[in-house]
Amino acid sequence: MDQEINKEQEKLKDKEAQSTEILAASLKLFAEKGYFNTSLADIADASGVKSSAGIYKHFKNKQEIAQALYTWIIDRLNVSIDDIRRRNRKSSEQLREIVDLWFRLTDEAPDIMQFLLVLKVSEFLPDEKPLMQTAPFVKIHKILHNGIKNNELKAIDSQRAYCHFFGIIESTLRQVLAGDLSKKAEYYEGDAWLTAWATIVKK
Amino acid sequence: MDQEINKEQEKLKDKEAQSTEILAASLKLFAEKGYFNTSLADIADASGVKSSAGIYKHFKNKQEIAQALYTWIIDRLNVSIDDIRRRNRKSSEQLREIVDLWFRLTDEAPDIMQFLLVLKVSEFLPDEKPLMQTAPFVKIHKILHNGIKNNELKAIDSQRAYCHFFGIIESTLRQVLAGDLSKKAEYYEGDAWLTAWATIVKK
DNA sequence: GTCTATACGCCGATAGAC
DNA sequence: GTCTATCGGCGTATAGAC
Repeated sequence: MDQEINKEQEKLKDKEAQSTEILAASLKLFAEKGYFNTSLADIADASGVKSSAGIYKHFKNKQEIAQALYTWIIDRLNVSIDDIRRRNRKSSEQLREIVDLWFRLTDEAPDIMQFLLVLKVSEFLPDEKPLMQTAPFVKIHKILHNGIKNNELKAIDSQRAYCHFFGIIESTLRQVLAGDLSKKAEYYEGDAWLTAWATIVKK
Repeated sequence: MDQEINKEQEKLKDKEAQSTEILAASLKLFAEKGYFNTSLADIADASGVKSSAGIYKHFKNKQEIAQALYTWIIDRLNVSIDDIRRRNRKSSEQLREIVDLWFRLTDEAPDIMQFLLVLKVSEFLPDEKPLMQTAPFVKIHKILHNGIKNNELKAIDSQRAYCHFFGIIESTLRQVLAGDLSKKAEYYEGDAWLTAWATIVKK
């Protein structure tokens, strides 16, 4: 009987492993070619599923795959942001760590960053919250807001602070992702941080 | 005979006027819903062409419409940039005018700016040059490069100068286009310019 | 030469066979 | 319960009627 249970668990594990495969393959393909240029056949091929029909064992349709990816990425960011806020008090430290996370993700998981910075999610997930209204980004605004309130940052609204600070960071990362900047993101991090920080710090 | 010629010319004009209608409608729809969510039927409806078949009198396929739009926008920018470079000597003046153009376009022709800043052109025009390699953007890099050479700007590479300077500008405009910043672009221009300029000016 | 009617291909989705 | 074979719909593109 124990064996039966183990068998069951293994099957479940296999099934979940395959779902993960499908998500991983989809992430890669969406990042490379975009959502609409990626067919279920492409995803099946890339994830080792025999045919496009096999996908439907795991997801009810193509959009649900994108949804699962989106919420997975957002949740992951959210956890990281919570962790960063817990471990650091000052806005400067929190922002420094967020920047570090952004640059590390760009080098280590460029597909995720492509999803966040380049893909236009609302085109294929019209019912999902826009990125800027999701939990992690709301929290980033909160960090900026707090920094402004306690005089660590310049007295501007947090929206504009976001544009100035993250404009520089995101623009740099977009160009790395596009190959317009040839070195790894890491190479540009220090410079980008210093410049971005200077735009919002209270002097 | 003169009348005949006039008739011919009028016909041509009508035909060209309708092509323009199609392009205008396409620009609007692509900016709103994206290229893949826009069908030829949508374009026909929005441009007063009776049916999707009528489009083929003017363009050989959907992609050619997008191509025509893209080159039209790039050409228009190119002319403006040339004009700006002709009328101004200093990098600071040239950049100031480019920023002004960017902000004015965002308020007056948001669809064009959406096309430039938000749409991922390579997804539906895989054979076109990426934006950063088109004439107007190469010229912008030249402006930055010159500014660095003659010590008006900080001694960094023009790629990074672009990210820092235009990162702020473009991020602000993206948020205006998305509705995350509630006022007209114009409202944010002065602040964005000052902050962006401070990131690259030699102090 | 213009529009209607239709063909064709692709892809997402299903149903039925093994 | 897994895969193959197929369906149906949409959207691009054409061909034929007027």
